[in-house]
Amino acid sequence: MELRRVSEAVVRRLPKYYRQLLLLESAGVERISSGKLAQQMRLNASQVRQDFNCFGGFGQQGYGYNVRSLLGEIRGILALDRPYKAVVVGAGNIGGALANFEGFERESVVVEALFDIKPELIGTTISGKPVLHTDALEDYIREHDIDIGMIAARRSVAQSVADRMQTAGVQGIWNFAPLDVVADIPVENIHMTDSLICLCYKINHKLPDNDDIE
Amino acid sequence: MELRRVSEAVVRRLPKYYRQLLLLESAGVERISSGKLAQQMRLNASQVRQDFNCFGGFGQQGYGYNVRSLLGEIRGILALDRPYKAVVVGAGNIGGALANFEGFERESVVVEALFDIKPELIGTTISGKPVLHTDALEDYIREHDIDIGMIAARRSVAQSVADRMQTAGVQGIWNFAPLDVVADIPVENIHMTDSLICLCYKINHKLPDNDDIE
DNA sequence: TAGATTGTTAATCGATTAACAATC
DNA sequence: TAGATTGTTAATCGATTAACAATC
Repeated sequence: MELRRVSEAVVRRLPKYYRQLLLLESAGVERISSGKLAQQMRLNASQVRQDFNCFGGFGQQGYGYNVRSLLGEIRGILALDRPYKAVVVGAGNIGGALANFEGFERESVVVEALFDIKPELIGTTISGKPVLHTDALEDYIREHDIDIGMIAARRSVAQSVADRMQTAGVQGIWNFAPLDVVADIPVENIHMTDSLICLCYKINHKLPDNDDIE
Repeated sequence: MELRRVSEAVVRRLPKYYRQLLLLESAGVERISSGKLAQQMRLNASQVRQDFNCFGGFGQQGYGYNVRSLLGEIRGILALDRPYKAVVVGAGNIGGALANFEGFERESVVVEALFDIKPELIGTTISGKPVLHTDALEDYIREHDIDIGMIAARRSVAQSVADRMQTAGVQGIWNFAPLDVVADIPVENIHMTDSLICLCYKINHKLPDNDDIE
């Protein structure tokens, strides 16, 4: 059970293992082998075992992995066994979608409030969450021990919002503005448009379809 | 000018080059070297040249790359020099955000209509786009020559929506439902929750910060 | 026990980076 | 021309896959 360095590629696969194990558990599956799991996820069995062994030996020779206990281990590794409080800056379309994005509850991330500067929005609620003036951002983060700052604001203000969030003490930033914000805390920049652009590329550069290899 | 296979990693970088070149052009920059561009994008100069040379020799020894012409080349490679018509299935929060997602216009992707099954939504408009009953999906796609199908529907119906879109003739699918839909046409599955989960992981597994290497 | 499957080392593969002749 | 920078080949690095002894 020697722990090795966890590469970004491994980290990116962890949520996918988590999702698949959730499905297996709710389907009542008790145990699974690396081979079966790999098949279901279109991965390689060695890769699955390598990935898990970054964190410890969760399996048993001749048996495989117990779904429930593996799920628990991965939930712990992903730190989804504790709650997170979040705020959203930018109460437009994306901010509104974030405010009640389904799946947040399950992952224990709860949006507590939204922030905007438009007078007509302030004082309203979105999905039951209050919309406050962005001037109150730092105070709110400090007073409510906010863990995660979500940015759904315009590109031009995104970096300064990130700076303010970090200063006020959030532990991570989830950014949807179309530029990479930088911070000394963990940041996930989501570039939805990049994915759409890749789709356009693929539409116009069709490759021989090797999806149906069995 | 020998063309090599274009890996997925290269395709994923193309939108980032495109964005950076847009910035440079609007800043009035006329030419750029692979070294400068790499520095700005936190890439390696060799990588930049390798990437571009997947598609042809766009540079000039001793000079570098002309920003405007390189931008044009990449726009062409990404096939952003033609319009795309799109529909959105699911007129909830995410669907609403997609209906007027900023950046679509610039990338020439225009949402023409949304589809839902909720009676109270049908006949309304969202961001000026009509909301129609999902029963009319196939006919609409055929009659309006829709290129891209966007899925912002519940997980349980996402795959069948994808099947119907494909049958009706869309060329690509942009899926936001929390499962991978499969099709014989290009598909981009966006798992926003996966990114949030990775953020939780990183918050709880802080690594020595090597962001400030200069 | 025999069969199955892990954990882990070794081999392979592909992507990134370095080097440098070509050339503007 | 001299300096700069590309295009491209070679070297390195890291991730994926294969192999197999350990062991349940």
